[in-house]
Amino acid sequence: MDDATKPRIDTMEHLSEAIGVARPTLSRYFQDPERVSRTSRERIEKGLEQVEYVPNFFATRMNRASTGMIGVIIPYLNDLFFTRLLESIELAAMDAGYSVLTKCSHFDARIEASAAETFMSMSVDGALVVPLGNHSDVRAHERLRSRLPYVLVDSRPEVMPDADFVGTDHMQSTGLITEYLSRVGGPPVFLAMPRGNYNAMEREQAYLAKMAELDLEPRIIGTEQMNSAGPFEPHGLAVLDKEFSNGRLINETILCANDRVAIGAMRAAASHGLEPGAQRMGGLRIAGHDNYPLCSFTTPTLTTVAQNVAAIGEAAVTRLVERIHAKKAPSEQTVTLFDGEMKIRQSA
Amino acid sequence: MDDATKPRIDTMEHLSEAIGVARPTLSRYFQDPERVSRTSRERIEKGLEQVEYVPNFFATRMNRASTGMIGVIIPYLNDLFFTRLLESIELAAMDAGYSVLTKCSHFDARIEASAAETFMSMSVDGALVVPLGNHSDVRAHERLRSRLPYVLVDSRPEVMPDADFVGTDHMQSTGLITEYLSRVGGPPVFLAMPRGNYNAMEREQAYLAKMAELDLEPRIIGTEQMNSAGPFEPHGLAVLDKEFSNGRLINETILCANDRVAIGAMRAAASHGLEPGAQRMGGLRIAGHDNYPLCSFTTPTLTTVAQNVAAIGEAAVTRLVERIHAKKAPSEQTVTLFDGEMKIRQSA
DNA sequence: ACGTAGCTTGAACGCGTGTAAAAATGGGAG
DNA sequence: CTCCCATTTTTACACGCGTTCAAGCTACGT
Repeated sequence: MDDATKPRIDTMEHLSEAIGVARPTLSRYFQDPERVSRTSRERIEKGLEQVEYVPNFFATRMNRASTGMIGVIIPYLNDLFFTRLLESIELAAMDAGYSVLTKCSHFDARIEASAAETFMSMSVDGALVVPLGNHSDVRAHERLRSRLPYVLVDSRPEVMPDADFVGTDHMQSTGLITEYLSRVGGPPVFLAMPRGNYNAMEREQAYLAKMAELDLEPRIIGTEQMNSAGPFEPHGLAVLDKEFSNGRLINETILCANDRVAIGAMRAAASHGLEPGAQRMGGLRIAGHDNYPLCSFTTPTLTTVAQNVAAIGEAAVTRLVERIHAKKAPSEQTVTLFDGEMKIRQSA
Repeated sequence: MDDATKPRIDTMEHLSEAIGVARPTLSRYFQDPERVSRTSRERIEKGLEQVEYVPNFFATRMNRASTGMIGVIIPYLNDLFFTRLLESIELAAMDAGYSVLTKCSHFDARIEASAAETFMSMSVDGALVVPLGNHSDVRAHERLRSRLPYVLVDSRPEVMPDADFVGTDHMQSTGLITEYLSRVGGPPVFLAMPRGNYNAMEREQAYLAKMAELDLEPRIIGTEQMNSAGPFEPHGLAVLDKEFSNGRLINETILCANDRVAIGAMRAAASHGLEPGAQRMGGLRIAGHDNYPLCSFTTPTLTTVAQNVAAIGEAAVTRLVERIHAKKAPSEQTVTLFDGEMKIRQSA
């Protein structure tokens, strides 16, 4: 390789000697090539091809007002909902000229707190936070929030009611599918999910509210086995396997708290020889929430409500950038909720 | 909150004045509390509770030998295989005392190259790279590799034959399932996947090799529609839907290049009223590769070969850390391959 | 030839912390 | 009370680059 033989230069000082351009000029060039004259620019670019040089990230950020980075904290990565959210956040951030730093809390409040610490220590320009469930270290969040622009995403702790938030309107989305299920078949039973975050509770309450509105008798199952914050699919499978084994719920409509629970539920159904949605109206029916990317590939395909993930990520970044720019005047709280959209498929 | 009223201190200098301890002592304390006497430590800790102070990350890394960070580059995030890999990498790195920085290339070689640039600029102690497919910017990779400890993971470009690598032995894993399928039922047809990375080719070749060894006629399908590097599931669905619609492959054994393709394939089967694996031997059978987390929840459950993701992530970190510690003496190349393990389920 | 605008240059300081070396401090053993 | 060792303090420099400022250069128009 030609590159391997290029002399390596470690500082702008040496680079300036090597290509005969003053250091301040180089500094301006690296911040924005347009800030130097065309002749200088060409000279620098020609010079850079001859040597191996990369500006020192730490030194450059040290003395700058903005680091151009935003931090994102999410509970875990093993969920396609979060990965899609991250993707839309990252793309929106790139468009806005920011790079993103992602930290997972791995279900551990201490890791979450240390991620917040890291972000403060790196003076990121702002933070997007998907908080853990009840176990979150509220103090750490408050510190982060008091120090820099901060927007909550997806999951909203009731202990931070005055922070900016962007997410789905679960009252609407869960209400929508509850109503659909009630209208087209029997009144749905709600299969709760482990309390990984605050959405679990919100959806449960949205279900209760809608059932009350429709004057139907609500039934919630799966709340006993929820101690473990384990994966969702085994939870759905375990709960329904037990029910089906005892001959219960075999002809009911089951609304799962999310699609991953529903995928477990469908496995339980299949293993008992049941076919959700096989009878047009009536019989066993299963529905979920989120529009998990695999919903349209399951057997049967899964009826669900879609969260507008792309819009959520984009709005979160937009809001955060607003806050970053308006840092002086602490603006009013903004809560942005997106509607869910029915995705009617085979299972219900 | 009490925290909000704490006076905020921005530099160690001021902190040292505030709690009456010399700055170098504070510096040592923050690097390792054990490096100062017990009396100083208690004094500092008591002081820190009274004020709000976070050391400046950039300043601390400026003239330190090690930054304590390792960089990870992966093609994209919307795949549970990568998220599991990332998780095991992150946990192993934490154990080894490193923090990880993840960058996604989003299928774009320029983003991948700029991620490499960022890592060099941040002087990460080492880099773990899952390269993009043929489109990767080899020069960028070579630059990164010549600058710092570098280990390839999961996908191995033939253009970098002398770099460290950790991944699955596809010859073994794909051979294993090919043999199983041939033994228990008819000789498998191979459903190729979009060439997102080099594993696509490796598995295809492993299939061909094993079929030759077994003296069976190989058949590969799905190679025409592979122009788009789109998601795997729609690819599997489209290819098989077309075949089934024409009455072909209805009684064949189909080995999919990975589980996501297989999930698409199973959808195609279901939509044509076919039940993979329903007849014990013979009839339509579908198998995959990877042991994607959802394999045991599909209908029917999916027979596959498991990649030892946890071991791969751990070994990659271990190897990288070795290289970091032995930086002076550029050690020999190490290639670590893990075996796949059969997961026999319902579909084949 | 002269003045002016637009860049670049050189020099110097600052960012917040690591680190080294010398001087000072404190506590315990004799 | 003195001496010694372990820490801490003081002091100073280093890290690589952002930024400012006055001085120098170039090209242009007249």
